[in-house]
Amino acid sequence: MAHSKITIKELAEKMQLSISTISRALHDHPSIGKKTTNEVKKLAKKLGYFPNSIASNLRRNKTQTIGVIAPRIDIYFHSHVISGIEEVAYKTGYNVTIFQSHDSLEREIKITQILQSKMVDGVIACIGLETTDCSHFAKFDELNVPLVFYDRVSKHFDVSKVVIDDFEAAFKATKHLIQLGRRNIFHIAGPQSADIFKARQEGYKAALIKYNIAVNHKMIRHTAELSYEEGAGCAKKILASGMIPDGIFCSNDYTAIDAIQVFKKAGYQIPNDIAVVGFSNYPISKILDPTLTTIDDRAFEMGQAAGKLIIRQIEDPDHTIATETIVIKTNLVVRDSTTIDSAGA
Amino acid sequence: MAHSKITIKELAEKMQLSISTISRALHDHPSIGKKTTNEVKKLAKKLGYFPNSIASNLRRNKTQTIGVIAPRIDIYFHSHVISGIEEVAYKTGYNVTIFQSHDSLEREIKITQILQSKMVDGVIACIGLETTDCSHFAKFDELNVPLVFYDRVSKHFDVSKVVIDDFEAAFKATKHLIQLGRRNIFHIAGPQSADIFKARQEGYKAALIKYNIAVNHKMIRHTAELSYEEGAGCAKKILASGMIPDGIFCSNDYTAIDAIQVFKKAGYQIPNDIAVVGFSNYPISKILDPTLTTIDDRAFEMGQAAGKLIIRQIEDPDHTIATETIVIKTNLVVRDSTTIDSAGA
DNA sequence: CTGAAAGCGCTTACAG
DNA sequence: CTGAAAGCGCTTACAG
Repeated sequence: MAHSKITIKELAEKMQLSISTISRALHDHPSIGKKTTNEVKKLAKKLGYFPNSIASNLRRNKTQTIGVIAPRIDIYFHSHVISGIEEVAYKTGYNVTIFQSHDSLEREIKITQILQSKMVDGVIACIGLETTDCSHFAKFDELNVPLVFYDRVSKHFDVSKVVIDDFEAAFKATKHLIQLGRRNIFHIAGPQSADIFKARQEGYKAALIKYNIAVNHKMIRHTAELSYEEGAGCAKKILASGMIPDGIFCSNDYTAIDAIQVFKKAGYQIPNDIAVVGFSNYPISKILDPTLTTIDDRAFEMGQAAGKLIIRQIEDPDHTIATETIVIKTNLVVRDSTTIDSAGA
Repeated sequence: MAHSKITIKELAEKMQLSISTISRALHDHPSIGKKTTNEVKKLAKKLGYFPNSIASNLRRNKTQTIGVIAPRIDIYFHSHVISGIEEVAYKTGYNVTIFQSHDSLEREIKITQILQSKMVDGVIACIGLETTDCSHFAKFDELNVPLVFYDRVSKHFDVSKVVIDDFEAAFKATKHLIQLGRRNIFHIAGPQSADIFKARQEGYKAALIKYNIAVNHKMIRHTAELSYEEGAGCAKKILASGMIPDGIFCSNDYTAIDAIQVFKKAGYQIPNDIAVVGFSNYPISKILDPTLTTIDDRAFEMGQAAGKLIIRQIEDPDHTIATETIVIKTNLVVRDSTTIDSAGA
């Protein structure tokens, strides 16, 4: 054990200086002479000194660390958001420490406790599917730890947020199908306990209504987690029902992708028979045959925005910044799954 | 600033006890009476006390944290390994803090420095593509911080490792194509600077040789990072060359997937004209048409093994455990991309 | 069963 | 320009 680390105490002894001077020299404190500063740094380098940031954190009551809570990092959206956070964080001298809730409320609560006791400087979180009550996040406010939610947020919890306009994005996606001339548009929806999936469903409905198409609840199918398997399952049920739509708006790319496979195998042409729009713009969506029309949810930008926001709040000396909601612009990426050969109108 | 946290000092004052007693009670120290222990815990809970783990870390010289360095977490393989690590870690009371090197040596070096100064209890790392010299990892040994490499490892660096047998897996994959009756087998290879991709190429060659098929270097194509785009690029070059293989072994799933798309569009049937085997068993591989035969690289198990290994080393009081190499068994998952309709032999 | 005291490695007002 | 000293919140031998 005994991490045999060099400490400033040893540097002080070796240089016949006080630890105060060493500490200041290492931080380029202006009151220390150029010469002393350089000599201290040289020796530190030579002996392989690294500051013990645990000690510094304790003393300064600051960890220079941002905690991130994501439902799961093996979902591309989240790892992409995290990359955006990291990019901003590293540039500004912050580290990022990542936790997965696995969409479990119990785990999410535990993580908030860990983060509280680890004294991160700020927390960026996307709440899990089981989470309806956010009271376990209230503690951060008491501790003056800034908090930013991203993507899945709670309406009833006053905190800074970085989101997309799910309603508008879904409206746009559905409108696109309508403008292709489609009238029988199905929706594969996410769990309605999550506001984002509810908003997407509302956007879908609103577009239909706007264009005088009756909303038919039999043409909406809810899934538990928008998995590949559920996408295929929905498609099979659609086929079995005999009511074949001419368009489908899916609440994510996974369900869209697997639904397309099922329809293709059943002999339907995509997009001529059934046009499909996904949601998220995962890398695979431009690889598939046909390539998938989808909403680009700007995950990376979302991460950047969340990172900038949390750092601004952390570095606001009196924590007086009001909570703020940033809405990231999405856009519809039109690809082959909605590009009709015989140019529709 | 001023995280307005309750400390054991305040608990001590409120209870008219010493901080020693409070500390012991909170940790169920046997020498403290049941009654006192319970009362302390009750008050702690009531006041919302959380231990300041930074202080405890400093005092105990232990952070209860495992640092993970991955090239990127938006690659499914890595996020899956991390999930395996986390599962083991959480069960044992460790936290996991994740860093991405983005395959940059500079960033990897910086991360090792951060981890050294943050005093993690152990480090699990997958070295980046630029990394040939591992000397920046040597410091961990000096600091008595256990280190485990996973997947991409350095032969010349004596450290515990969790790997798969890439040679054997590639051999198995290639042999499978040969047993289908294929003789013109192409290989889309990864960068040969990485030992794992070199080993896969060697396994491919060895299988050919074993079955008396001449190795033709024109039938091996190297990529920089095995991206989708490179898979498509290779496929297009193959088409342009006119030398159409009857089988392809790809060093990962991404290249296999996009190559298949290109061949299909050019009118070739998969697997009848060209049988394809990938490597990694990504979730998408069982969704595509055709579903992809691939090597399951057991990423989750790899993470579990790495987690168990690092914890064993951390908790070995004298750090006397010898370095160890664990080889995780892979298996070939046979799917449609190598299932010939007219039953081959 | 409980407490006083030292100390983890650092930072930073205060004094000179 | 430099140093002595206090203290961040905790743990743990030592003493009783």
